[in-house]
Amino acid sequence: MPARLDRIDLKMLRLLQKNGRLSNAELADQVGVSPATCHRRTQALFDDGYLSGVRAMVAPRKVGKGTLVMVGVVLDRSTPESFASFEQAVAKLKCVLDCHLVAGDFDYFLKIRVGDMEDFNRIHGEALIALPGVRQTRTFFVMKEVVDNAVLEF
Amino acid sequence: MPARLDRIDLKMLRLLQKNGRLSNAELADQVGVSPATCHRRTQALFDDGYLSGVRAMVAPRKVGKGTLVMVGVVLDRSTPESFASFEQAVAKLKCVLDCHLVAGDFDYFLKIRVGDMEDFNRIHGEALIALPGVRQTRTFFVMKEVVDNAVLEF
DNA sequence: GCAGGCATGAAGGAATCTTTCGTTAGAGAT
DNA sequence: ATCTCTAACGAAAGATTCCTTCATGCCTGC
Repeated sequence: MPARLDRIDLKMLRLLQKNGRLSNAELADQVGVSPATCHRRTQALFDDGYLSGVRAMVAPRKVGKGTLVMVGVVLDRSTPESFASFEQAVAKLKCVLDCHLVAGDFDYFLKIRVGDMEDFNRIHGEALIALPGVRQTRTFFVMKEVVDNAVLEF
Repeated sequence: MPARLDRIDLKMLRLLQKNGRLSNAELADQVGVSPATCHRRTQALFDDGYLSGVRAMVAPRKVGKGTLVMVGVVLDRSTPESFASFEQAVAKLKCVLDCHLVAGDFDYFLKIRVGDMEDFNRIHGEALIALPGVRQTRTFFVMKEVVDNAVLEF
């Protein structure tokens, strides 16, 4: 396992991040190595965990998930058990894209995708406030997605 | 352009979202159509905007971006010009993964990836508070990423 | 100086992609 | 009901790509 990434590895990561459908031959050409070497390096990047997978990006609005909502959550108690049961339950909600334990006025921040406000209202009432240990939630409706899930720069 | 997606299209979208490296032959087999039809449908899904692209997922910690921060931003004035200039400027920051205009106590929510807290502190002082029209920011350091960038369910 | 280990590029069989072609199924009009 | 037209389908085949094997070269350490 390579202790460090050289210039070619970094270039490969950046290119594959921008276009995961890049063929091995094209990638090899763009980074300046032979297809065989490129293939071996790509496989190594996967095996060593630098690349965790490849995903097709589905347009949310095209599949009825055009509404984005950020939700801040405060729990009743700040015990490890309380955190654990909340995290276990929230991970099962299909609409939750992000769930992060944060330091500050909230315990957790959620990023949620739903069809519309009515859809969210239903989910909020049925699922979110029903999550274990939730004291209060604060909802921030997203009115405009300026940048969403940008490519990681490194 | 297909007004609606049938069962095969939906299955293709879900499979490609989970594994963007799926070969056309495998995908065709899993959804139960011929490779030729599968190829045509996949191309149509791209052409019609259902699939916006394919991305390799780079492990943030492996490339020195292991620290995640959520930042709430409040602007000085709530004028269209103020919003526009802020959005234009924030889109140029490489570390910003998400930037959403929200309704609530904040004007914008940012999701930012950096190397560590020191790195964030520098960026906060040099770039964030220097963005046009920023009155105040509230930083929420992420202590644990329970769910990050989950696959969209539909 | 020499052996060992590792990465590389060339080569080729196997698999895949992507187009073409003929057929079929369904909708709409006569 | 029948005809026509359109759209989508599967089979087939050439072109491309993948992925492995092999021999060479380079660097390191003894």
